[in-house]
Amino acid sequence: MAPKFKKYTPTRVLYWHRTDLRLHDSPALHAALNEIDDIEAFWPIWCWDPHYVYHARVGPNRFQFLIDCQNDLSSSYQRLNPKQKLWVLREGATTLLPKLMKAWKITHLVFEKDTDAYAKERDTKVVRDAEEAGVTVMIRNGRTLWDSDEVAKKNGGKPTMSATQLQAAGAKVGDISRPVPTPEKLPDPGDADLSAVEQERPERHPDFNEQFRDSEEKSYASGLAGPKGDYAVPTLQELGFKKQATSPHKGGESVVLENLEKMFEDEDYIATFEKPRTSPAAFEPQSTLLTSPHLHFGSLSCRYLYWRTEDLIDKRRKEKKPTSGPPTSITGQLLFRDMYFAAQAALGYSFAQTYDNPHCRFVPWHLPSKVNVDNKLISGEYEVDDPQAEEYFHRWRDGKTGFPWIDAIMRQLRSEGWIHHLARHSVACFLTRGGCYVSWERGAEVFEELLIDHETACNAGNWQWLSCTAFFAQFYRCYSPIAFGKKWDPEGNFVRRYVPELAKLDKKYIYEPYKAPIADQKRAGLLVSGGKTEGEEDGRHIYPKPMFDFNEQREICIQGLKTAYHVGLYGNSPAVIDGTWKKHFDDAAEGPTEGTEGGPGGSTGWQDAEGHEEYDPDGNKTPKLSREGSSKARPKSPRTTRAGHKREASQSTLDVLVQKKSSKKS
DNA sequence: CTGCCGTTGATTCA
DNA sequence: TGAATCAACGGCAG
Repeated sequence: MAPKFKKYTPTRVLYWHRTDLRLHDSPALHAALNEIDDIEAFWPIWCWDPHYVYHARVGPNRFQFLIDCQNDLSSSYQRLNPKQKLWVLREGATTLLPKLMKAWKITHLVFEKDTDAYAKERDTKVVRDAEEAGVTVMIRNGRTLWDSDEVAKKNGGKPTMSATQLQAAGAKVGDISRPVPTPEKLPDPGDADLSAVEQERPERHPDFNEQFRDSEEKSYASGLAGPKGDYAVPTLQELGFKKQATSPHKGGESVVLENLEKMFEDEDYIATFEKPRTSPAAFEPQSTLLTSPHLHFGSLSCRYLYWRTEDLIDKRRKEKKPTSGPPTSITGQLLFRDMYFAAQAALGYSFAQTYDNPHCRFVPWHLPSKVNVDNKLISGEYEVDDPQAEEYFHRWRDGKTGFPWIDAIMRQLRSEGWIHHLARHSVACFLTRGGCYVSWERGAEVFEELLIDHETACNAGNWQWLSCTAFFAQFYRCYSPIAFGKKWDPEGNFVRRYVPELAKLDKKYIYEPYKAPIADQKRAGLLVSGGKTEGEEDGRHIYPKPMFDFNEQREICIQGLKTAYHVGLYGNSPAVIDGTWKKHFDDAAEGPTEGTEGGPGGSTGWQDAEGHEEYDPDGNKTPKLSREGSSKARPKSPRTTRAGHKREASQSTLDVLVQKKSSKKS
């Protein structure tokens, strides 16, 4: 056979890092290094997107985690080729890349596919500009087990709403890819001359992260290549942050791979892992792998984790040793992650909100979403001004609810940027359908700011799940802020750790400090206060009484959800879009009322420190009405709270609907 | 249509 | 420790 002569056509490659701060199992990086011939110049770059710096909620802990990941990756590149690094540029890709591709004579642009709604828009523009400039664009899936767009397509273009659907659609897409090899060498960069590249000034407003900064963000001002002109990874200070990160969790591919190595030594733990059996109260060490932030930044490949786990389980099956499987196993967790990504890919922006989301139920929360301030969802007839619900929300956010289990979790979230999955369930249920009756979108915003592993698809999906607005519907299954904590941590060590003012309290009262007799409170250096939520008095640490009677709120929430389910509006219902949804709830409340429930009735067991029952001195003596037994609707009395606030009459329609589907049928 | 299941509730009772 | 109950949703298989 005659030798084939190949023409030498030098190529110059930009490898654009976004969701993939790693070298291992990166299909896009592998393609860039193996599918492009005659590479003359190669730059792995990061573009600091003003969207991320200003227009997304990113607290110091997540910023630091990202910076850690970037530094780790940059070092890895340097080890492969001392002339290399992660080239960090201070401008958004949509404006920078066209200029950069021209100045550096780029022939190939390569990146990992990102199906987030914002990223899709951004990438569409970048790809169009690149192709117009004659640059070859290569995109590879690497962030999820399957390409989320493909999964959505195989699911009929509809969002995957259950693990079954995801698995069925995924199977149609094909097998989950095996990891690709880690690169062992890297071409040199070319001459990185920016003299011809004029920098775009970023649009800074609104700056969601202003609260964290004590000075102007200095990264953009320092020029495209940073203060030293060396394309270095920025520091938190350079970004203007006053606060240092407080999270003990460190970012970086080498960190997570080393951690995994150690965790996989315990084969029993990995192979029999069942998420619902891991403790939300465990700390140092936590009960789970802590891979979520690494999956978010791409310092860990989900396929690498998937196949390492799957291979180990195969081996154990052959050895006839116990194993776990989806949905509770480690691989099951990754399948749920893909489910949320595919659902988001199908719905776009509306996935992360109620408004215009065809799969998210509409619930008239006492504190609605702030998102969409310009449309009628909340500006129409919605009673935005509910100071009590707003207070509940703030106290939840700040870890001062008076429920130690909730407060401990929220304080761990703020200081460490990570909380266990079941802890997320507990506080999310509490904020929404199982306590405060506040919109899940408010909670999601707090998580977005504080979590180091915040992933829009997973966060929005899980909040919808927990608020019973999508994915999950059993709203009568409600997490108790007392019983759930007790179940996992009867000693109260988790609470003692994160709510130090309760550290010395007897375990008998650790989840309900207001029940502790004065003498016990004094011994613990504690003052449970009905007024103040923090501070000290007579040398005793103040901890607040519960901000509401949980059982009473729980009933209000369940009735509210029942009503919302009956009314049956979704985020894209005309009445939600045009702001006339309230009429539907009023009509429902006036409808036929036979076959109804009585009020919650009975004692809630609420006691003050002296042991008096406050709400019903006789205990639960109100006879519970059976479904068949009551023939008349009993209008629910207006809500009264410990603080003595009375709900306005107009609100009461939101509280109750006493019509059952069964009665409608008959 | 029925019946069962759905990653992760709480309480009571045997 | 496990099962039944509470009051009862929606997806899915049959």
